[in-house]
Amino acid sequence: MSDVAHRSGVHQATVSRVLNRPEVVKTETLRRVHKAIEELEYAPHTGARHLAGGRTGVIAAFVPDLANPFFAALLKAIQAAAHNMGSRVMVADTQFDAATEIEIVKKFAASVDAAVLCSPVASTAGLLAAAGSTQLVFVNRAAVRVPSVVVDQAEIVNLAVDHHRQLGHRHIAVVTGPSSYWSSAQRLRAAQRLGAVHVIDNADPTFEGGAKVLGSLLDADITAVVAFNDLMALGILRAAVDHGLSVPDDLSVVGSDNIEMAAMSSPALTTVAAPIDELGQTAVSLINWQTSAKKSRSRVSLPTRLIDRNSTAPRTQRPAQQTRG
Amino acid sequence: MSDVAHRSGVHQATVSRVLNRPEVVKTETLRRVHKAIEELEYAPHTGARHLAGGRTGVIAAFVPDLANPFFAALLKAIQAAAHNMGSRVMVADTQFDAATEIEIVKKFAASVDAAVLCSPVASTAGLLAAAGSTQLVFVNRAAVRVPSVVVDQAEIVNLAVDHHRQLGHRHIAVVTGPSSYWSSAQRLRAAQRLGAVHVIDNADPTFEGGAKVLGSLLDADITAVVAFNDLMALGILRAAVDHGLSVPDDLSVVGSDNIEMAAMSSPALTTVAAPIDELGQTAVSLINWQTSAKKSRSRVSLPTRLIDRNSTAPRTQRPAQQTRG
DNA sequence: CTGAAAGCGCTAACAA
DNA sequence: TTGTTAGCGCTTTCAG
Repeated sequence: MSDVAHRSGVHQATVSRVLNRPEVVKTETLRRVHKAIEELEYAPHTGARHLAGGRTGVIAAFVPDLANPFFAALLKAIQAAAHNMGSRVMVADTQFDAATEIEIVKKFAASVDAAVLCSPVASTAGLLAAAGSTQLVFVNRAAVRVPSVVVDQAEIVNLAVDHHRQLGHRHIAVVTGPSSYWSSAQRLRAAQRLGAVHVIDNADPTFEGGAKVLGSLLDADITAVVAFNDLMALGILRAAVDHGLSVPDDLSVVGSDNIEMAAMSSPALTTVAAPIDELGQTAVSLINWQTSAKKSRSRVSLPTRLIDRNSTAPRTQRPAQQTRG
Repeated sequence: MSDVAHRSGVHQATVSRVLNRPEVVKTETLRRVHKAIEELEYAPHTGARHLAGGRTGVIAAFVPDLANPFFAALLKAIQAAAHNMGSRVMVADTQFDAATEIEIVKKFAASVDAAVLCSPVASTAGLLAAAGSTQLVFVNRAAVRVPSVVVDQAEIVNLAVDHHRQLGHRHIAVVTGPSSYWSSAQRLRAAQRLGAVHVIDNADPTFEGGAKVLGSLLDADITAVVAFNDLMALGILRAAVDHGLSVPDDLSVVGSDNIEMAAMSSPALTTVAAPIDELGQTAVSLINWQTSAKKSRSRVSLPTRLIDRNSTAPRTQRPAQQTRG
């Protein structure tokens, strides 16, 4: 940095200002310094900057499972958004475990500017305590004291159930994930508010979990099901086919998330798409980059849309109103 | 740190030694210092440590595409291995692009202890130059000047082609990915060495790419194909089904990577499994943690195995020797 | 608007 | 085996 200072004929402190608060530097000086920076290919030392109290230029992204395609896509979006803001991102896997979440937040908090927690399960108080003065942002879980982006879970349930009803289905089930998830609770409430739908809660939100749910579906004479996510939907779909059922004729399945795999299965999976890229971008934008800036809206709910890849009326009954063949 | 020093009645420098070179400190002192560390819940400041020339405790992991399930799984493995070594990991997406790779390596190099590059496409020289004094490790690409872990590509081709031949297939195609990939070149050579197999090179290694390949397959009267990876295999499989073919009766498909999705498709996909966790672990273990340590073996090749989920002989011909129904 | 000077918390010679 | 002493490269008051 002092090299740059010499070359542009200013004091080292001025170079620092050019980098951190360009608005207080005369335009002419700004130009000269920038020129020197370029000629010398100077790049600030992140460790020193951190030590002296500045930004680290790093944000943390914590996801329950990196191998889960939904979270992989989310991480990709977060990474891209952070890159645009000039930040690097550190990742860690929390394994859907509250204790691990706390431990990891503690471990990373001191060395990052902010942490984005995706679908956290630990208590807000515990997380906040572990974070100390490091900023937190939640994705897919609402909280009063932490800025958050969520996907409207009630809308997911409504869209999916409506879809089924319009096709003429009358025996519809909504399956939720583990009760520790915020989204499970939301879906449960939405389903109950809707009435006249069968609810299966606390299911394992995986491919295998989906397969395990089929029995209960059959027992309850269900003709249409709203799965907790695409992985589970695919599991249900596969188990149904293995069981000799025809999908969607005997059992209509709607997933959620619109992971790539949903379009690849056959039959392709109808799903309620979450705007994953937007989720990631919003999460990053919720970070208070200027320590003292007024908080931006700290609670964003993103809309979803249904992607219909595969629709039929229930077998024994013609639909009252059919949207498409 | 000086608090800890006071509390344990030693000099601050000794605390530093306890943390960095415990072997030169008297056991009794070690104990006292550790006790103080715990009581004070002291945690070293990573920025300061970095500034003073020590480890950063961070490694970088660069993958072509975070949303690709193979790389997501690989990243998960790398993250887990790094976590075990007490390191955190920074990620970035290189988008299979040489220029982006160089740019990202430049951006991260100064702030990490080492960088693990997965399936890099940029030149070794360029990468090395961008990395400066930062250590590099390659995954899925061999290089003379850079420690690397690879999956044995020739073995993949051999296993898959053998599998098809044993089932009685005689019109076998091997499809490779973009020619900029090290693995594509390896597979090409392996296929040529094998002889009597049809080669389709430089295909798009995605689901859509697989679909596009079907035409060439049909034109060449192929009954069995070895795809570049599972995504492509799934694409071929799907296109074949859409085209009215029966899989595997009309067209037998083998993929590679054994991503989760391979087991979920129907029919399930036979694939050559790469030991992803081991890949990640090995990559991390290849990092020279002690600056001056003698290099460990710097070129590791990992074996693969075929996972048979779905086999049949070609339609018009009974197999000479059939391994299973 | 810019220069001067004081650390941030740690590692690494060097001395004892 | 431990204490002493310099910085590492930057941000930030405080003057001017």
